[in-house]
Amino acid sequence: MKQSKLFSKTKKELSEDVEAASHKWLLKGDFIDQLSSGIYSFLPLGWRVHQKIENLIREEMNKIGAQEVFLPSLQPKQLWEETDRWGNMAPPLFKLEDQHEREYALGSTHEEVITDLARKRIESYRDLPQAVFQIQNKFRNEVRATGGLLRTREFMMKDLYSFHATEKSLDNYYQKVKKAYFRIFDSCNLNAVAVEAESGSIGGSKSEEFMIESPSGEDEVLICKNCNFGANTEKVGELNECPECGAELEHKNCIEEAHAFYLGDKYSSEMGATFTDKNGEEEPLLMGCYGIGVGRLMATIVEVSHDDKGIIWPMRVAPFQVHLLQLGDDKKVEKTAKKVTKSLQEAGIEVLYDDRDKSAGEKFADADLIGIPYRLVVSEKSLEEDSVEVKMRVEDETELISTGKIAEEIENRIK
RNA sequence: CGGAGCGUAGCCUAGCGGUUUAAGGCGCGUGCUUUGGGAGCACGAGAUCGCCGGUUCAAAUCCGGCCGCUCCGACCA
Repeated sequence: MKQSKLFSKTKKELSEDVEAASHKWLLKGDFIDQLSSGIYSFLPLGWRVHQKIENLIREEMNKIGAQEVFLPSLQPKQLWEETDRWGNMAPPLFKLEDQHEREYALGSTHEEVITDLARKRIESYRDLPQAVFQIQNKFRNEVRATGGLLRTREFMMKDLYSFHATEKSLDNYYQKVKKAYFRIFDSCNLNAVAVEAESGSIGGSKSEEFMIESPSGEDEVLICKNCNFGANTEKVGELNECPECGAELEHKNCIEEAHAFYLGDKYSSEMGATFTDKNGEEEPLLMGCYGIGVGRLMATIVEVSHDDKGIIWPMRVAPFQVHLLQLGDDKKVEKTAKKVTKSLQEAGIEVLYDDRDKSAGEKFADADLIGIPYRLVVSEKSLEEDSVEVKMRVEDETELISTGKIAEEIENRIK
């Protein structure tokens, strides 16, 4: 991609109103644009990151046997009345009417829709277990949106729902999901702890929140210095030491990144989603549901991974893998920059090629801001050595790699 | 929804009753000079000062209403 043609344009100045680090950097780098309170457009750079995160999540969902679906945002009132949630959601539903004055909600979650699907096709214990997920827009009538992408009123969520014949099966799958979640956070270079939580308006018997340590987090969590134990401070009051390993506990601000619920038969009972068990008895389905906010995850990565110059994207979710800067408009430099870009692309590497007629300083500043993992520089200086200068966003040192070997070398390093 | 604050050019800000033409920076256009850490000079385009009403000889500036946005509180992925 030529940067001169990129729709996104970095900003030098930002409103003094912007406070959260992720909000600031995502706006400065022009990853996102605010349309209204809590409502954001994703621009090319931002959308590439968003899609990388989606694909990472999608991969992990596939690994645990979940099947991808896509459910409607427009959901009829009657469905929500079956579970008595039409007027009882917190935050409330966005509601609207069609031309026949029929009422709908814009889905803030999809338990009703998925349970309806399940009751239409799951009939026997032989059909179980099942797990389906989607990555789709959610609408939540939040009282107050905050911190850019950290809490919005429209956002993409990966929501997974599982159906089981037995508690054991549900528990077994729940643990699998939990492991998949930790793998997802690992791939984003985030440390997560699972803490027991209130089930809120989703309900069910038990739930856990997946918390990521970050100064701009709104939740206070007690985290063990030694093991992976975490607990919500409101939930447990004051603990003095870790109940798992006895080590010291620390208070940390965290962002709630994901939430998993043992729904049990809450929705299936209310909506008549049953199956016939081995003994020929009709039983309600046992359900679990598991959500990750994609935009919030993107913001969290930035909260945790940035410096005073900009974002530092982990390779897995970076908008491009290589940012190639061409310095000066010397013909030979330009020719080499194009050639190197092409050879990288042919090796399957995603390259943002800064071909703009801008000063070196501005290009360096933009590269730091956008935060692509590898920065390559082609200039008269580098050509004197018949080389390309290579620097990683996380490192300070640069090195020279021969122009002929650059594609192969970068390809190897990225793997 | 309670509390606080803010709306001036595409963006960031200054001005907060009276230099009459609303100021500066960024960005944008044209030309020249530059090119390893947000370059320089010159010229130029770009604003019904959020909207409506009121006070006044005079309103971006004071008052009221509305709209929008931000932050703190409660809630969430």
